[in-house]
Parts: sequence; C-alpha cells; structure tokens
Amino acid sequence: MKVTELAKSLGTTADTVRYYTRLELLKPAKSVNGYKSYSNKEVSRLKFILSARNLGFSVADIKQILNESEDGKSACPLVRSLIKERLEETEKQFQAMLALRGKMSSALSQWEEMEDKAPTANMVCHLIENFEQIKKA
Amino acid sequence: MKVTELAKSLGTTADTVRYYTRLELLKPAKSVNGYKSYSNKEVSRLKFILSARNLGFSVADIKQILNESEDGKSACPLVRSLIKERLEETEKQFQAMLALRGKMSSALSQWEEMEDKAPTANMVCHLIENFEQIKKA
DNA sequence: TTAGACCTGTGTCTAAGACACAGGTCAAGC
DNA sequence: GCTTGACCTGTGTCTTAGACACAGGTCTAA
Repeated sequence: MKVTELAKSLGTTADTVRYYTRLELLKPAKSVNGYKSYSNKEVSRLKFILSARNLGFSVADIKQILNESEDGKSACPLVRSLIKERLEETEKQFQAMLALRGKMSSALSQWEEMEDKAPTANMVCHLIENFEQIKKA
Repeated sequence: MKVTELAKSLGTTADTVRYYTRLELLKPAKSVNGYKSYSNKEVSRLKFILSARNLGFSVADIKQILNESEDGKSACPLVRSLIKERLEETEKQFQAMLALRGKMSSALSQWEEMEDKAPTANMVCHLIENFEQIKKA
C-alpha cells in the first residue's frame, strides 16, 4: 500500500500519514523504487492512532502508548492517566474559549453602534482601547 | 526603557516584547551598548497590542491594524471585520472543544470501570479501540 | 579591579500537520 | 520502443506566539 492509498482508506491525508511515519509511529517497508510500502499491520496501527487522536491524545502520548504495548505491557493504566491530564487541559482551554467568546461577541455588538474614529497620537483604535466588558451580574 | 522594564510595567514578559519587536510592531531605538531602548510611544503601542491580543486578535491582525492607523486612516472598519472573522473561528473551536470535552469525560468514566488488558497482535488498547460514545438522547 | 548577579540579543524549539517542489512512476498514444 | 502528461513521491520548509538556551555584555559592591 502506498501512502495515499492508506490515507484515503482511513479518511485522512497523505501528509498526516507521512508525519506519523517521520515520527516512526508507522514503520513501512521500502519499495524498490524508494516509495514507502504500508502493510496491513500499519493499517490497523494507523486506525488506532486516528482513534486516539480523536479522543484528544497528543501524538507524543500515542507514541508512549505504542511503545508500552510493543513491550507487551498493558497500556491501559497509562491511557487512563494520560486522558486525565488531557481532559484537565481541555477543560482549561474550554473555559478560556468560553470567556473569550463572550468578550468577543460583547465587543462586536458594542462596536456595531459606535462610530469610526481616526487615530490620534496616543490612540490607535478607540473601539479596542476603550473596550470594557460588562461583567455578568 | 529596557526590554524587561517595559515588559514588567505592562505585566508581560521580555520574550513577548522581543517577539513584537522582531515583527516590527515595536520599533525601539538602539542604545549605544546595542540594547533596545523603548520610548513612551512604544509603551502605549504595547498597551494597545496587549489589549487587542486579549480580545482575540492575532498578531498579524494587529500588524494590519497598526499599519492602517499609521497611514492616518481609521482602523475601525478593519477592526470590526477582523473580529467578526475571529469570533467565527472561536465559535468553531469552542464547539469542537465542547464536543471533545464530552467525549473525553465520557471515556474517562467508562474506563475507570474497565479492566486492563494486555495488547494483542491487532489490538493496542481495548479502552481506546472499543470506545464508542453514548450519544446524547 | 574583580567577582558575581543580572541582563541582553540572537537563534532555536515547540504541535500537528499543510504546502511547495524537484523529480520519479505509470498508463495511453504513437 | 518511445514519449507525453497526469499523478504521485519523499524531503524540506512554513505556520503561531512566544518560551527557552546561551554566549557574552553591564553594573553594582567589595
């Protein structure tokens, strides 16, 4: 299987497959012509990687998990501990995005009723510089 | 004013100031000793940059805005149009994070009751590979 | 004058691929 | 057999917004 075949068969891009290959998450054989040749084992490996990515694991996490399982050990404890970490991060980012979204949408609606002003020596844009979010009561 | 003085006075890091300087958002004079010397104008410029970053503008956005205002034009129309774009992106990312958070927390609670399994030839980790989110009713 | 503490600019690194590009492959047509 | 063109390949570079490493400069106290 060539890189694009593999990618399409699992609904991803050739660049993504190449990326994982570069990091040695996938270890294709070399064809005579220098092209990389992916076996069925790589297919299921890639399937695993994509599932894990979809669940929020980083590529580095996945590398760890694969290493563990290649040693014959159960990766389950590692997997549980990693997802706990990632979930905490996701929660933080989520809260940050929530706040940002509120700020932005508040700014947008305020600004639509405000007039344009030319810049002055100490003011680039009054919309931004005078913005203060109305705190939730 | 030296880079760290400026940074601390506005609650940011020297690296951030250096970054903006590299991109020529700030244009300090050169001291005799080669150190960068920031004037009061740079202070208010940096203040503006930090406000805009805080509202979700990218550094490239801010560069555009500053350029516009340096030409004496009002940056307000640009600012409104940029924040509309950024808000849409933020909304998308927010929804993605919301979904991801749900998936992850669902996975975590499922997995806590599941046993460890050793890897097999076609299974790296059954937790991940057998995970299916229970769709919201 | 010298020691040490602190500060500086420059260069490199990060995540997870996307993109550019020079060259190779392969089937169709002659 | 040869050639054309379409498509594919691997490698290298680029992206964000800074953080970090580091060699060397500055500055204060002794």
